[in-house]
Amino acid sequence: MKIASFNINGIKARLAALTDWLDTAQPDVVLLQEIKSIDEAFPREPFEERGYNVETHGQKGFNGVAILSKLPLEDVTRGLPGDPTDEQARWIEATVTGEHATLRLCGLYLPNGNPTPGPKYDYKLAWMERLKARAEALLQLEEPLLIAGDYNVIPQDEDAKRPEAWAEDALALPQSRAAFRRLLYLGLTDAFRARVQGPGHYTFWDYQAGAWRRNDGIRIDHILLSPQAADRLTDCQIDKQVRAGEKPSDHVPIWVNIDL
DNA sequence: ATGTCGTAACGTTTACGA
Repeated sequence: MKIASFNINGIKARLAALTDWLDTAQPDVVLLQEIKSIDEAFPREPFEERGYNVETHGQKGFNGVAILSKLPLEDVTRGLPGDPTDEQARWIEATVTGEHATLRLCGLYLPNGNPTPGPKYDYKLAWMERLKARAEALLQLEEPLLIAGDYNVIPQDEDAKRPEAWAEDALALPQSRAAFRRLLYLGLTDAFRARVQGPGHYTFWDYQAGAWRRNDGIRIDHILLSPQAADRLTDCQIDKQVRAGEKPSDHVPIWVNIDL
């Protein structure tokens, strides 16, 4: 089963780029971030035409996550537990069933956190604490689990072309990296790093300052797996070439193949 | 030094978030 994560930076602006990639990559499941749309305005038809079930969790203007799946989506839940006052649409869960196992999917758009210090960074760190609690609860089930999306965290210096440029940024500050490591310490595997080592692998290039042309990127979109999912991992790749397409998102898809 | 997008709205331009 091929499962991808893609921060599309606006579903309406990205319809052509997204459907082109779907037709080429043929993923079974896609976790989308930054749909920037309310649920009622999400263009479902292009995806339903291609055989995808669509579940959205959007809000007006910003944020928003969704799942496209060729398999039925069961037990869909919206919103990250732990703060009933949080109105930002950044978390969605669903279950898919393969031939040999079921998989719980979690799609996330983790807060950016800039500027630091300040309330936005406090919100990011608090959100990561809630994410850890949710991951902990799901890991206790000891079943295949995938938590993927735009984490807005550069895990290590090797995950940026110019780490010095990000040293004071919310995406790379020691507290952000420590919170990300605490997720891994729970027993989650960074799927990409289970398959590929070394620097030079990025999922985001800023629109500004010729970042793509200079390959000035960062690796911030991640797919984390429970032990039961990691045991079934057979591939993980970043579809870098998507960034060179027409009217691209500033992120590219990352995907895993899991033998379910 | 600057450079870009996508979205919303008191809209033909600005503000915000990234």
